[in-house]
Formats: sequence, C-alpha cells, structure tokens
Amino acid sequence: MARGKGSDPNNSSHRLTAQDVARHAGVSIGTVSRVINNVPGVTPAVAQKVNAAIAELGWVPNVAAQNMRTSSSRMIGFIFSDIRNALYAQMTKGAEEVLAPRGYLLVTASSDGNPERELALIDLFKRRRADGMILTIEQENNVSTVAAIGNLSMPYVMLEREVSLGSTSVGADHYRGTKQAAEYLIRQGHQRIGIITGGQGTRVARDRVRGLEDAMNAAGLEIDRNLMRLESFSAEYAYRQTQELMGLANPPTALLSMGVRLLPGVLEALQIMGKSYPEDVSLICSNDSDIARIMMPKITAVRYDAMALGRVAAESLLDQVEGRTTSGTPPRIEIPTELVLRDSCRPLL
Amino acid sequence: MARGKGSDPNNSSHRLTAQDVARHAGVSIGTVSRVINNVPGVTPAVAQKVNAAIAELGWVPNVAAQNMRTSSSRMIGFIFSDIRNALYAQMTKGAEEVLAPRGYLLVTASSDGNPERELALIDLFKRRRADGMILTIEQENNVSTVAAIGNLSMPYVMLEREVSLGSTSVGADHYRGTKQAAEYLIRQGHQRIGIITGGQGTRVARDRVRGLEDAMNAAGLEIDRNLMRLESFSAEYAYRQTQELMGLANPPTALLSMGVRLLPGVLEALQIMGKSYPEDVSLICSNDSDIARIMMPKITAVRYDAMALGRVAAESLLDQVEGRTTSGTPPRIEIPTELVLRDSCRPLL
DNA sequence: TTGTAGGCGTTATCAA
DNA sequence: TTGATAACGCCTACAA
Repeated sequence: MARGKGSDPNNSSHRLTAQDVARHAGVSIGTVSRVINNVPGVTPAVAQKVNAAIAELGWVPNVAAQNMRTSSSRMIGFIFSDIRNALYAQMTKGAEEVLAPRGYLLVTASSDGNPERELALIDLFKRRRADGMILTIEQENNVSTVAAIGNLSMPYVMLEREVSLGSTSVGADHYRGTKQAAEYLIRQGHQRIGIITGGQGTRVARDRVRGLEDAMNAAGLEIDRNLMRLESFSAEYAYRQTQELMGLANPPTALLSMGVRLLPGVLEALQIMGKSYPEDVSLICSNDSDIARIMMPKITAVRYDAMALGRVAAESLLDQVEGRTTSGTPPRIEIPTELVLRDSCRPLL
Repeated sequence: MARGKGSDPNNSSHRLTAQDVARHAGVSIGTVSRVINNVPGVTPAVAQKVNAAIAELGWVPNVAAQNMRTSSSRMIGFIFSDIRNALYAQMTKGAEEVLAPRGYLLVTASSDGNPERELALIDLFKRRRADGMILTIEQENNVSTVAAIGNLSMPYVMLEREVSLGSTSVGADHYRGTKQAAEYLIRQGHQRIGIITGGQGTRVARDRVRGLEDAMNAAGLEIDRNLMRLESFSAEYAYRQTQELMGLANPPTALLSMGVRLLPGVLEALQIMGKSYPEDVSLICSNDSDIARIMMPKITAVRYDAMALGRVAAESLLDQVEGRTTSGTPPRIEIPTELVLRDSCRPLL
C-alpha cells in the first residue's frame, strides 16, 4: 500500500545512483555530479544529455551521501517548548521563509519546557550534524543547559532568550512595549497596575517587569509587589491570579496580561466573577491575537511581529553558518513593539 | 561567536570519528559500532571501555554516514499549508509525540496551499530520503500532485485528505460532526441553515456538506444552495460571506462556521452589522477554540482531537515504514467528533 | 571539457 | 567475541 514502483522505466530492483545516470547518458559520473551542482565548464549539449537521463530514470541524488561528502547537512534545528503556542508557530513560519529558499531544511522540536528534553534535543541536533540552531530554551540560568550550549561546536542564535555566552540573541522589545502600555495607563490616572506573566529566568520577563517599574518610578508611583504575578504563561495561571488580584481588598485598577496564552484565562476569570472591563478593570494584553480583536469591547494590545522574529533569527544564523559574520555582528537584535489602542482601558480622571 | 571549541580534551583540529574512539579505547572500529548499536555479544568490560572513550572524547556518531550505510534517514516528512494554522500545529505535536520517542525526526514543511510548492516539497523529501510522509495537500484532484504521490516509492499517509490511490487516510468524522450539528439545529426548529467552509476538492468539505444535506433531507427540509458558501477557510472569506448571508432578504436562522480560522470573520461581520447571536442567528463552529469558549455567549462547537489525528497518522505510517502493516490495514481511520453544547443557539419553537 | 579514483564515516560480512 | 575490510553514493582534486 502506498508503495509505488516509481516511474523508473528500466525497473531494475537496484536503487539508482549517479553511476546509472552516467551510463545512461554515456558520460562519466563526474560529469553527472558537475551538472547537478551547476559547476561551470560543462558543455551545454552534455548537460542536456545528463539532465535528460536524470529525468528519464527519475534519479534523485542521495542527500545522505552528499552530506557525508560535504560534511554539511543544510539543516537548521529550532528548539522551543511547544509548537501549539501560536508564537512559535509564527516564528517557525518566519524562519522557514528565509531558510527554505536558500536550500536549508528547518527542523523544529518541542521540549515541553523540560530542561532534560532540551538537552536531549541539543544532542539530537549535534548527532544529526545540523548546520546551526535557533534556541528558545526554558530557563536562561539552567547550568546544564547553558553548559550544553557553550559546548556547541556549531553556530546558534538565541531567540527571545539570552545567555551570558556572548551569543547573538534576537528578541522583541518587551521593555519598551510594557513601558509604553504602563505609561498609557498612568496617563489615564491608573496608579495600581497589576501584571500577570511568565517566563521567569528569561530576559522577556525581566524586560517586562523593568518596563512596568520604570514607568511607575518615572511617575513617582509606588510599586506594589503583590500585584505582580510572574510565575507562568498558562491560561490556568492567569485564571487563578486574576481571581486573586480582583478579589483583593484593594484590587488593581488596570491589568497587564503579558503572554499569548494568558488572555483567555484572564477573561474567563473576569466573567466568572461578574466583573467587566474596562468598567471594573482596564486591560492590556500581549501579544495581539484574534481574541483581542474580536472580544467586545476590543482589547488594547502590545503587538509585535513574531514572524519577523523567526525571519531575523534565521538570517542572523545563516550569516554565521555561511561565514558572513560581519566583524561587528550585533550581539542583540531587537524587533519593535507597538501599542494598539482599542477599547479596554478606562480613564480614571 | 557561538562557536565553542567543544569539550574535546585532546583538541586536535580534526573531526572525531569512530576510529578515534577505537584507538582511544584500544579496540577496533567494528567493536565501537557494535557498542553504540547495542549489538549483542560484546563483553561488558569492553563495552565499558568504549563508552568511556566515547564520553571522554565527546564523540557523536555521524548520522549522515549512518544514513548512507543503512539507507534509512529515520526522518518523516509532514506537508501541510501553514504551521500557523492551529490545527496543523496540533497535528504536528501529536505526530512528534509518537515519532520522537521512537527515534524518528519529524520535519514539517508549509506549502502555503500552493500545488507547485507541494510538488517541490514532495521532491525535497524524496531527495532527503525520508522514510515516510504525512500529506495534507490542498486539492485531492490536482493531477500533478496526485501523480507525484502515486510515484512515491516510500510509505505515506494522507491526513484529512483522500486520494484514489488506495493509500491509508486518517481524518476526523466531519460527516457525523456536521450532521449532528445540523440535527441539533433542526430539532430546535431551524429550517434555513447556512454553512461557510472551505477545502473544496477535499473529503473534509464533501463530508461536511453531505452531513448537512443528509440531516436536512432526513427532516424533509428543502436545501437552499444559496446558503452554502464553500470557497475558502480564510477569516476574510467568512467575514464577507456572513455579511452576504445575513443581508439576504430571507437570511438563514442558523449558521455553521466549519473551519478554525472562519469564526473570527463571522463574529466580526455580525458585530459590524449590529447583529448578535443567538438572537439574530444561531451559531455553531468547528473546530472548538479559545474564542468559542471565551466569547459571550459561549459558542457551541463541533470538537475533535487534532493531536490524536497527528498521533494516529504517525502510528499508521510507522506501521508501514517498519513493515508491520497488518494484512488488513484499514485504508481509512476516523477520529470521532463531539458536539459541545453552549449558548449560541436559540430554539425557534 | 571530461574521465578517474580516493575518501567522507559508518555498518556488516567474513575470518580469526 | 573481536578485528579487518568491503561497500554505501557522492564530490573533487588531478590527469588526460
């Protein structure tokens, strides 16, 4: 079943090689190789013959053999927690868009955020002789993970993560994004701003918290640590923390939901408590999503281009892989964020 | 940058091979091979020595060489339109969950629904000597695509698609899912049921339309073809068609939104027209999603397990790859659907 | 411009 | 049980 016999005319049971093509075309194997690799200096007529033979026999070069000879797999590994997270799917699409046209195979692998699995995946891509890797690990400070990365003998790029190894890192400007969101709320008179986010031990989380703090400090407002819930990106976490925050004697008047998967949890919690936004609490989310656009009222969002993140990471990685690393390669590349104003915030003034 | 020197102690500039390990362990290269492949019959003490040498040198076998020798890549290709579609991300995760533990690498590739790109991707996986493929092509009746699939000399499984080549196909039971949804609406007194969906030329679309038709016929209701909008899965399409349908002199009293990406378009159209559900129109969507659960009122949905789809496809494919194909392999495997009742439908009686 | 032949790093067969 | 050695299919000097 589903095991065709191919379109091989002289259907011998032996797998086709360049040698067969050479024989069929009446040339040598070297010429076949030159033709398929576009090595200049082959007589057009000969190339013609070879291509005809290739087409007629239906031969495809054995990539394993090519890889072995050239010791390059033309394969890039991309490790993250879970492809079902829309963010990673978008990054994957972006990376694929730059890698595929250049002949590289992008291979993604989900770690479920498990550090041991991350180690195993890094090892996997080493065995598979990937030409490079894009890494979005769970914790930037996990010793064994960082050690494994440090031992990597291939180029890599950290995506939305940063380790102290001097490696190139690509990420969105969450600092500015969060600061801008907070400033917008503060301008509307909010003084108690809650934040729910995850990614502890990553630059993403640090940048967001710092953005909020800097905005508060600049406005001379007091920071209430109890309004910061920083332990997870899951919807369930958002659900519980929203209930806790809104149940406080002195609840926040505005809430920052920073992380794609959090918003459904926040909304569900508000619904079950009979609270509504922006009346009971002003709401800003990150990243932008269908939900933010569709909900009534529509939800103000910190938006950034996740596909660009993947694209830029891939480009930067290829620069390293192909040895184009311009002397002053920036160790950090930032993708801008944008505050999309909608109807989920209420002025308190 | 990001180019470690590895943990290789005797840091020679030459890449490690099994030969180096053999020398270091004082055995022959054949023994090294036997150890890493767990070939029975190696003296434990010798295996010990070899493993120590491997660890000390930090050697990892060259997969390209292994692939070439064994002519197996332990790689499975998965082609679909776009990884950003949540459905494909879920299928990918499901497939990865069965393939990874068994040592197979899952490689996904987005075709953007472009038949030419599908052809190129099929060719790509042939060159890369994939051990098998999971295919979710755009049109089941595209001659060149089907020809390419027919010429495949490797096992494959069609996922949510079906071609007349006798190949195994895995899919959700959209027929029953849609029929059940329609019956539920009919029981509530609806007689004019609109449907928006895409995937023309795929079994998915045929099954859905047939499900609706059978339910209508069984109830002795007349089918209005003008209420069927079957051309695309995009949100924009849903947006336009919803407006058209609801703007009809005699609009549908219920609407089936069959396709993950359609719902936001439907909702946006209703909002802009100042219509609301279930008052102005009853609504059922497929697949279930955060949006369906979070919107107020919550939206009744045809749910199915997309990860299971990926899992089952991968298992069925491995059965073929590893030659386990039980004589009576079912050519079609169906994943059940379930109607999740919520608050988006209004009885007309 | 084209042919020849060595070697890439494994696995697997055959002896020892 | 272990060692030597011939493939696997291609690329690439080097020769012709």
